[in-house]
Amino acid sequence: MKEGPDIARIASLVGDPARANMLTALMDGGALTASELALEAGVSLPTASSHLAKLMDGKLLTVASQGRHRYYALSGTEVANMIEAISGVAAHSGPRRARPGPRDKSMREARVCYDHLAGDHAVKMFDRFIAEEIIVRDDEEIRLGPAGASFFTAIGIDTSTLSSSRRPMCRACLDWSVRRSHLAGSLGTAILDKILAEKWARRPAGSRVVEFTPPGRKAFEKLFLA
Amino acid sequence: MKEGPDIARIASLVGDPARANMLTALMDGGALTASELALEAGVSLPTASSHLAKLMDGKLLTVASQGRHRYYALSGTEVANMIEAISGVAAHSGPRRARPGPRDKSMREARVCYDHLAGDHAVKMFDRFIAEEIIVRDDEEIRLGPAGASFFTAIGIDTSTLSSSRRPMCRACLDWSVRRSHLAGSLGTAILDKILAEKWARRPAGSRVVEFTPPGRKAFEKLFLA
DNA sequence: AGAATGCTTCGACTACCATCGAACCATGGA
DNA sequence: TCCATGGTTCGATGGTAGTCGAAGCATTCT
Repeated sequence: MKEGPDIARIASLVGDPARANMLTALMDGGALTASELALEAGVSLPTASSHLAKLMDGKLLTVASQGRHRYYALSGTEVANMIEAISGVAAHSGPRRARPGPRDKSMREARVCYDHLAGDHAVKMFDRFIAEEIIVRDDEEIRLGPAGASFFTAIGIDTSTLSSSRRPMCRACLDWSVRRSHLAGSLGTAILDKILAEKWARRPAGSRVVEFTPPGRKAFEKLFLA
Repeated sequence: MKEGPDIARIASLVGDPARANMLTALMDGGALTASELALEAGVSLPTASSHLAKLMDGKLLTVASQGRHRYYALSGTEVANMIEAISGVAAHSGPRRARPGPRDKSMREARVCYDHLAGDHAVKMFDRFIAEEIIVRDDEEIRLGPAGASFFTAIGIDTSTLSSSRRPMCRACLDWSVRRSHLAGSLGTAILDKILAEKWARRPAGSRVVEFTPPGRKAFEKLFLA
């Protein structure tokens, strides 16, 4: 009857379907209002409000009041990580989803994870970065490699401004579909931003899927998968 | 209202205190009987049985019947990983544990994670392995490095027998106390076994703590932290 | 065979918590 | 100042899941 951190408490927070839906809805790193989350979770506004209070109490969420709106967001990457970890075992345990529908397929190919790209494309990109020493891992720390700065400035991402932030520029994040690492951190965010800014892909509303256009995919592969 | 893997289902499995206790009790990688787990969780035998059935249903546990005993164990490292991830956010969210008691301190220093060593010592050891190229990481895959085989045979661990197993010899595992990687896989297990076989440390019953003796710590540091 | 141990199933009880409607606060605009 | 919109609080309701005692299987030991 030892006492580690109170794991049951927070697991039970994620254990309710409504709350789980809210959390996954926030996995794209965005911030949503209470009513949007209520819709997403399929419950009434009062219920949602009560759930949000509980999630706040457990420090899984942060809130930013703007006028009469209250924007809820995941409280950090740590929470996002946990959700992915849970998704991982759920995917293996689950009722063995008969055929992985088309939406599921696109999810595996490319999706948003908190604030960066995840899925098959992201993993391939990460592999290539490592191979070319654009980034290097050195224990769990991940840093820009010798070839890094020049590579990113060449494609219009200024790494010097990114590193100024308190947030780590590079982080590794585990995937639930592919069981490998991909790039998180502000650099990961910058790359996702570029992909969307160049309109290589678009994001269907209310989903984590990142949908590449055919020419967009070509451009992406040429630039990042060399 | 998209449908990823059914995360709420398995989160709620972990969300019950009794089940959470059982799972953490199994985090040392051992296999326990139903009665032992009942004791650990602080519930009666029938209740424990019902919980175990649920955990089995969710594929979080495996069972091995041996005579009239049924040994339950975590179904895999994936589950262990998830528990660690949850512990991570629980530690941050929690009721801010007044002073991290002595037991907590020893947990941070060295503990068992599923079947290998975790905590500060394990992370330091991992760092050193990487630095000396005893093992190398290459994307998420981790392998024995150029200096590896000779190093381990010198200290009496035969890597050739380990690699024969279907189970990967090297794996990286994330820590909830220190936020870094340490070594898992059959090699990690072999190292833990050696530490215990040499009596450098003992394991207080019913706890994940690994308690080094003073000379044991010296020997460990000399051998693994060079 | 008979007894003992380990575990599961059954049934009944209880407690908790998710849920919603309605009322209540707060902010912003007319 | 008054209305409209976004959110939260309150109270009542219902369902679900955890709990244990007693009885039921199974396996092993004598």
